[in-house]
Amino acid sequence: MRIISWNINSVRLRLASLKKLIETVNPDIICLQETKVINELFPEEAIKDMGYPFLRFKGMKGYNGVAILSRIPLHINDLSRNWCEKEDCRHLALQFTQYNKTFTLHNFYIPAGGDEPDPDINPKFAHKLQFLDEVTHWFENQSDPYSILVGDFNIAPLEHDVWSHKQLLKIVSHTPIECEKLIKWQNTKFVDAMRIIIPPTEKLYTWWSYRNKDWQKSNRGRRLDHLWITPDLKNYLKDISVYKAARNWEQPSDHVPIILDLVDPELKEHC
DNA sequence: ATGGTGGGCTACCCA
Repeated sequence: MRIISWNINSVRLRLASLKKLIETVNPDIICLQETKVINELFPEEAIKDMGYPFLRFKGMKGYNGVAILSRIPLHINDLSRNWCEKEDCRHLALQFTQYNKTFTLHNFYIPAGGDEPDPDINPKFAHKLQFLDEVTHWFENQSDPYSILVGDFNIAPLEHDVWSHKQLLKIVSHTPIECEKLIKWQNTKFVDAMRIIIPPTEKLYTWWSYRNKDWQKSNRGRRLDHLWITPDLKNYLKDISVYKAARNWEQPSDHVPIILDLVDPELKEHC
């Protein structure tokens, strides 16, 4: 089973890129963030035609928005909710059956938090911190053993998740307070699947700013996108990859897709 | 120290 997470930065503008991604990477489930479209205008039929008949989306005008596109049938329950008393379309959660197990999948778009890393003067940063506190508290009371949590978290928590740990310590996305809160959330029940496959000593980015003239040459990236799994899924983890090629496509998103490959451990042993 | 780009669509928006 292959699951992708991608901040697509407008699903309508990048439908052709989505199609290309599907053709080259062939995922079973795609989690999108920043779809930037209201539900009435979501390109549902076009995506069904790409081979994803089971889909769920939650969008608002111009900002945010999340979607899950699937080849695997989805259970009818909807576990997603609003956070910080805002209906701002940052979370989708659902279940499906695979390997005779019930899987729970969460897709998050965490608030970016603005530029000033002080919650007393920057309400966007205060919102980001409150969002992290709320989700942490909520996940403390969850117990689904086969859970996957993906998305654009807008936080690069480890030293080698950014191009310069020292230069980014006061830059929102890598400040100690948000990194600590992200790790605390993760520790409620998840492990960082990307860092199981790619060791924390290695630089790893999923986002490169539009503002760099040559993103590859300067390579000032950050790992803002994440794939977490519950410990019971560690035996299912086959591979992780970051699809950097998409950053060079025409009209690229500033984020690239990240890929999670899981396999039934019982079948794994026979390989 | 500053500004750089891009998506939304006309907002001293958002990232």
